[in-house]
Amino acid sequence: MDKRTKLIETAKRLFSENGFYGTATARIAKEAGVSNGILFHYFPTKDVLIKAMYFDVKDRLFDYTVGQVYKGATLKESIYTLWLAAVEFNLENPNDFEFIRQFETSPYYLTETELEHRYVQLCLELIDKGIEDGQFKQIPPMLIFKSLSAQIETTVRFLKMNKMVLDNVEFTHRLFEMSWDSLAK
Amino acid sequence: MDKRTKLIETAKRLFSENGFYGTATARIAKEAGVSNGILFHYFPTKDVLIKAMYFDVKDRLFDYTVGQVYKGATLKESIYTLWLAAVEFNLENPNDFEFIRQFETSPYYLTETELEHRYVQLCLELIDKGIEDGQFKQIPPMLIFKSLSAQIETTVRFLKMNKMVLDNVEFTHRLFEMSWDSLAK
DNA sequence: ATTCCGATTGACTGATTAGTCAGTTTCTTG
DNA sequence: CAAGAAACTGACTAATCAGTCAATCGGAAT
Repeated sequence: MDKRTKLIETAKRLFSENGFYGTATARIAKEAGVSNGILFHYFPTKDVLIKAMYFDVKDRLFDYTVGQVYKGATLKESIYTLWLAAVEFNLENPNDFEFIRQFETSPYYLTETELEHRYVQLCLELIDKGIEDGQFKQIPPMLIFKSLSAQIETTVRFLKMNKMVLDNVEFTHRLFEMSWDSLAK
Repeated sequence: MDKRTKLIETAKRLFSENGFYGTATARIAKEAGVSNGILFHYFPTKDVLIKAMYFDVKDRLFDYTVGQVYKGATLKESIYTLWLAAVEFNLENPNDFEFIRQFETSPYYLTETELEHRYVQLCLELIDKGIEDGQFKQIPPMLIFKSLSAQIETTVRFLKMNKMVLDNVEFTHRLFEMSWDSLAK
């Protein structure tokens, strides 16, 4: 693993344990096994590091989830695939999950930033279609997207809190139905 | 307003703008119009201040919401009253809302702390009843509670983002139905 | 009037931290 | 190989911040 990646990974772990301000850059470098100076070679400021991490996670989430949606699936199938992939990704990458959670409630986060991302755009396209053909409730698409995202986060947090994994298909479906029912007409 | 309260109010505003670590105690005292030392007279450490603020908000939320639920209401009516009261409270007290959001994603927050609160206990009682008599889905009560809380938060954030208030009853109902449908069988 | 005690002040400190920089090593390319 | 560029080091600094403390104030009780 190159030093840049090693720094991002270490930062993600420390941030998720101690928060952005609770983690000194010197400590990130030390635990990553590199010098203090090299951190600022790759990331001129701490802010740049944090924002780079955000896009790093969102990109990988996009690649992981969207690759699983197949053409010709019904709307519910597509949403289910996205939902399940997102839950899995967050369970398998707990530091990514905690980092994003903190980032999105921090003053760093601006909605405009998020809007630009492919992941959000893809979801909004799906949702628009769902509203048009009457499968989704008559509610602003952005609210449906935010609601779905919140449900996924809640599901992941619940599973983690109870040290559960998605090995029971029947239970997994029941969890998804919660999210689906809130969107469906 | 006494100095203790003034400090809590000022801290809430600054925390919601700049986060816990982005706000110096000296700045809280200054903007509250009191001396630096008096902050540490009332709150021995910054942590104590933050936790005191958390219970302050939760207590007021409890008083505001629970007072509106009337005996003899159906389950759906009770949940609606709680939902609406919580949304209103958060819209009317934006600094409380932002503070709690940050607190609950910070390392300060432990689920056990929350569990002790009357507000949570009351909600869980209602939910238990709903599951028993088959009105709610067969899903762990804690997940239903967390899901409802997340939906309320999402609703408030959406309304704020679009500079909306709950003046349109028909639209308000449609928002509530989203939350309700995810819980109801 | 005097004593007492909590409220209040604000200058101060020790610790921590983001970011710098002068210099060294390693890689690349003609 | 030479030489320039890029990666890398770690000691250093200026600034910031949580928390301290010695001193003052003001009101209540005796």
